Amino acid sequence: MTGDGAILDRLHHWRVTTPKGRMIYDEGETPSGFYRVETGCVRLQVLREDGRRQILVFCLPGDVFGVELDTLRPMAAEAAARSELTRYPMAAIRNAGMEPGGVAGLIGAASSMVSALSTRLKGLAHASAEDRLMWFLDWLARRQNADRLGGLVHAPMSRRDVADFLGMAPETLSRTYASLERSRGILVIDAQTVQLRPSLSSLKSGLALEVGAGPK
Amino acid sequence: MTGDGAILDRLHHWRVTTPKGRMIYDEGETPSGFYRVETGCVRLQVLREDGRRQILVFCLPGDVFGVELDTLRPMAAEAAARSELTRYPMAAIRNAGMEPGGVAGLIGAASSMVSALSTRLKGLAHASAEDRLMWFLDWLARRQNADRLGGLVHAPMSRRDVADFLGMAPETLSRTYASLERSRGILVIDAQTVQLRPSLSSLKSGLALEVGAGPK
DNA sequence: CGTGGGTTTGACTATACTCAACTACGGTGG
DNA sequence: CCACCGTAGTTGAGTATAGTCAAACCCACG
Repeated sequence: MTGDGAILDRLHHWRVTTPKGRMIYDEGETPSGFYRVETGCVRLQVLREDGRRQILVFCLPGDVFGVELDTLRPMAAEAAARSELTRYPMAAIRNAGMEPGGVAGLIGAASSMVSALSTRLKGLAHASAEDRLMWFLDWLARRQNADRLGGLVHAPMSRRDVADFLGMAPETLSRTYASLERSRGILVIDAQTVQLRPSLSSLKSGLALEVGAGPK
Repeated sequence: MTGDGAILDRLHHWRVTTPKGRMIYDEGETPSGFYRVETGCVRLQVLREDGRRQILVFCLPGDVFGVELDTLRPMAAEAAARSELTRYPMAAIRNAGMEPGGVAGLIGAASSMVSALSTRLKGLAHASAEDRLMWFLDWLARRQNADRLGGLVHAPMSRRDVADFLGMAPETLSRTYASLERSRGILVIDAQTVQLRPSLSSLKSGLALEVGAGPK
């Protein structure tokens, strides 16, 4: 999902800024452009028939989303926090094809979305609430180079968003944070911030092992 | 995920046949080609750390899979039944870019995989076992034009596969079939075959409504 | 200073998982 | 041709995890 800088710079593009909560495009629309996140956080989501929301992917700075051709938007995009984006008109794709490397770059962007969704599905299905949350925190920590920040991780999105991302009720998420605090020594600073173990590396390997051991 | 016939025919390609259970490529490999299903069924899956398997997508005749560039294989591909495939070397993608329409076709293939995965995540998370199974049967019925066959649906894959696809234990799947038989009048012929309600259209609208009503 | 969304806590419940035993089928070899 | 084995699927009993409903809380915002 992370963008290929080289090709994108040569395409026609411009900056947009969206406040928290603004919809960027809706599920089912005809795509007219794609985006790159510069600052903030965007959530890609679908609305379930029972009215609940499932967040499929969080896009952080550097991520490219919305590269879709010959399909209606399979999911909606909304700003999960105040964000700055770069917008590229979809027509740019057709021109990009003519340049050497252009195809690779854009198919690459589309493929890495596939990759992100696969990882997602892997983490979501058949895993305990605790495992899912650990997995999310680990993902966030890597993206923010939390090692350098002494293991301090700040989530740019609300807890409700995280709950909808992990496919659990907000109440469960809350309880799970509390449980992690006890069982793993993770410190919850506030609703959006946690302090991971002193050495994140121990968390990483710890994660792989513990998850490997499975529930109970 | 369904392929764009026009462009594919002009690419270099050949036929392969795989027996049931054969691995086509593995998670983490470097992609060297992509495929189109002609007959049979292919499952795209990941192996979870606890040893369990999560099937992300079933590919049926007409579906294109494995269009991935600049990423390692995010999921493995295995034949869920004896299948015939057409294989295209990945190098074909770079050449295709030069042709008008080539880019669009291939990004299209990648996008529709995104689309498929989105639908998947939507159906998987936060839904009762019964809803998930209904959703699966509905998907299968559409793909097979079950209306014309009097609502007879045959699953080309094993029940274990279906369970891993829907993210539930095989025992639960079995019980859920039994429960559908009672509550929805669906007739289970054998482990791989079901007879849907006389008029499938009633099933379709029924599905939307009942799922909309939600659990309890 | 009041209002309201987001978050937390508590009590109860239900859904689906686990373990375990049993059955049915298909292939294999004697 | 029949006995055997192994895989796939079913059924049963008990349990645990996460969902629901309800209420209190707290902070940001107007």
